[in-house]
Amino acid sequence: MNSPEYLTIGTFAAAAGVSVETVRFYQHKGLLRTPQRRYGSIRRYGAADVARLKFVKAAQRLGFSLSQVGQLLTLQDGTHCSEAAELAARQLADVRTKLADLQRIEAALSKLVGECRAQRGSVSCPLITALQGG
Amino acid sequence: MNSPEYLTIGTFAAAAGVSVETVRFYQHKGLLRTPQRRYGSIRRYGAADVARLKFVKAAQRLGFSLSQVGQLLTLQDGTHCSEAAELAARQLADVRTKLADLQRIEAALSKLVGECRAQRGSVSCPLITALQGG
DNA sequence: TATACTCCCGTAGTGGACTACGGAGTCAAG
DNA sequence: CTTGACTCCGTAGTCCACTACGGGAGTATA
Repeated sequence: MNSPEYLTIGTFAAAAGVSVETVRFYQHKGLLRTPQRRYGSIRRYGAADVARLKFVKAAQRLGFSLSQVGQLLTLQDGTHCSEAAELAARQLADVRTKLADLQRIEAALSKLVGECRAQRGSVSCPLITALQGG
Repeated sequence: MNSPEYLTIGTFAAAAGVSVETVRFYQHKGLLRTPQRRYGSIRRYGAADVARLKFVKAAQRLGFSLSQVGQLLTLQDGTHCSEAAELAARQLADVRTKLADLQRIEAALSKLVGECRAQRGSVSCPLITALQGG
């Protein structure tokens, strides 16, 4: 590709839908490169940078942490499918655990809210009673 | 009840399954009282304190934040069922939003992991390709 | 050229729920 | 009466992903 580097940090950030601060933060974390300065003293970014930043955001949307995203970036050439898949499988297991927790919470909470609605005017509150270990 | 206050902070914390630091943290946040010192200069805790601390932990298990727990504690006498139910309903809505997000993530991730498993030995990695916007 | 917008860079703050540390003081057992 | 565990208390650090700030330099527009 060898894309011409024409974007300033502001337009670069906007192109990927993040803020300038976020770009700098990712650079500091090592997720994005910090290009050399050319033309005066302003750094320029190209299409490859935009792609990389969008990759980061896409991975985040799948729930990967920034450190996991860092690992995925090193596997980006596509020749390490089994490593990438393993990472994703671990992440999937994590997600399923959280999902199960949340489902348990949802069930308990919706039951209690329902009971409270039915209980109008009664002496005790089902929710409070449940929290008191009743 | 007027329970005799016989527990030191260590036994009190243990009785509710939390650490001493956590008790102090909750006191600092106003979720738990800090009893007066008697017998020399060590504070003592009673059964009512244990019940309150267990209430906090039970509410947390339903996903309430500590500030929400604080509100619930003020409604603890059971005569404010509608307020408590409203709080819980808002929490339930939150939980359902997170649940939907997580389900979307779970679906996407398990699809990709499955594709990677099927793809063994192939040129490109479905996971990486997907993250690249392919 | 004047003005106003960006960029550069480092440091510090946010929020949530703790956890760790350090140097007293206190208490029960041996 | 000494040892050692426990308590007191405040402050600081942790994790995560940012967000904010500030002051000086570079650049684009009128």
